[in-house]
Amino acid sequence: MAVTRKPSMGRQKIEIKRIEKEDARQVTFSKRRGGLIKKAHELCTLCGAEIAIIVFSPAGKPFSFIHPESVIDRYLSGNSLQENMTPTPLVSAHRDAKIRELNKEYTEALNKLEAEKKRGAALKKMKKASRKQFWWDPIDDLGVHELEQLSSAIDELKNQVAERADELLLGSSSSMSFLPGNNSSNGMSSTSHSEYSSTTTYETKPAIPNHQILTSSLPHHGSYGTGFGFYGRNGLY
Amino acid sequence: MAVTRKPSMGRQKIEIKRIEKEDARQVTFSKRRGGLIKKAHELCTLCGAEIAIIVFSPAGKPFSFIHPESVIDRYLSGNSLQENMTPTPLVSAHRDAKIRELNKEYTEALNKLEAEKKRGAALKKMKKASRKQFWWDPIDDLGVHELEQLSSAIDELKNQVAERADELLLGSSSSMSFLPGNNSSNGMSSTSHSEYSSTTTYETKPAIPNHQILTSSLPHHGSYGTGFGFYGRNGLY
DNA sequence: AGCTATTGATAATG
DNA sequence: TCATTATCAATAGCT
Repeated sequence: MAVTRKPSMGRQKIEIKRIEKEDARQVTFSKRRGGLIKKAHELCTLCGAEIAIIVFSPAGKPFSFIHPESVIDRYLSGNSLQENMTPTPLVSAHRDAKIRELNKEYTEALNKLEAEKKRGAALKKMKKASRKQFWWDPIDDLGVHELEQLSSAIDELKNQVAERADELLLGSSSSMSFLPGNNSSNGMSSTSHSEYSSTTTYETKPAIPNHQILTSSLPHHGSYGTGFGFYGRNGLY
Repeated sequence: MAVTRKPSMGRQKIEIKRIEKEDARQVTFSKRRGGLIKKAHELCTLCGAEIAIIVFSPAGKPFSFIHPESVIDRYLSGNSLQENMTPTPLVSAHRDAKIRELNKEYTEALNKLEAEKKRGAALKKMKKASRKQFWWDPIDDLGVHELEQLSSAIDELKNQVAERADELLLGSSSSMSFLPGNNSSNGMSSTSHSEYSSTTTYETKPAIPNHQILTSSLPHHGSYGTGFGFYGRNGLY
């Protein structure tokens, strides 16, 4: 007759602590990574937010989710556009090319770094040295002063970037930098997975064994911040 | 007699489509943003992953979550550690250093700012000071057209990268430049908010009116990619 | 900002 | 890694 056994214990509450079992950790990583991306996608869709997420597995494998590609550009071309506000975006074509070039540099360097890291680079150690704090950090006193300095700093940053992407001084738009995403070096880049349905599953296709993969579990701390916030409930946020 | 009313409709299923009601969208954005960050944090903790998340509200307000500081460094210092393989662009080196430096400043200021905000301080003033412009600009309007072109560009980019990273022909990594998440570089005068329990609430405090807020809802496309994948279930991932 | 009723995400299993 | 299921966790609709 009826089975009396429970097919499974079902989900159990777990503590948010590092999962020691290597195996379980891997599984959890996969599942949750997917869930995180899904959430991100939903947030983008529902609210029109722009999101960029980079996730490195403890072994250093990168996974990313970039919503509008422009999110990245926003950073790369952190360009000008002072309070003055620039009129119209120029040709994105040129800008894109430029940025793409720039991106390439980044990418190369990054690849280098990744390779290095994978080999068990000393990078980790360096990191380790300066590790502390959690999310909301301490916070205390800095004042308008610092803020202003900051502004200057930002400006400089922008200039640097602008120098490189000299042309696009307007800001923004197009071209994503890197995001290698999963283009297994072959031509198939974003083809079938660019479409996203509300409740669909995403291609989280990973898997590509490669060279050495040193699993170095680095200690972690979090850093959480909100650049700015909302602007009242009026609609500006 | 007995009350017949339901205290609330409870959660209702929703379609993952843009929420048109400005107000509701805002609320959802806040809630989900918090949820996303929480998930990210859990993933970091549970699996030792490194995560960097940047979220721009539709109005352009940035929110970020950076797990170990290293995630960012990984990007910012993307150049150091070059091997015997590709020559590393010096420019990148300098730029990266510069950026990192700037980021630090930014971070500090940001932390400050957060603190201020929490205390409900004279936040406004600070804002004003830094209001000139922040590190990225206000969004511009990109059209679907451009977005689509962008897609193509991305594909190309990917190919280029793949070519370059020919050796690691699997995926590649990503590189972002930006992101100033707030990782306090100061000594952390922790107070009491750095602790995190599994089921706790997080301070996702935002709120900081700023300068121009050009709400340009850009159309979005999604870009999702996984650099690499797993390495079997052995623990390498 | 709080409160529920539900939906959605997932830990435990197979 | 994929599928299933029982639970736990996130959150839509209200106040």
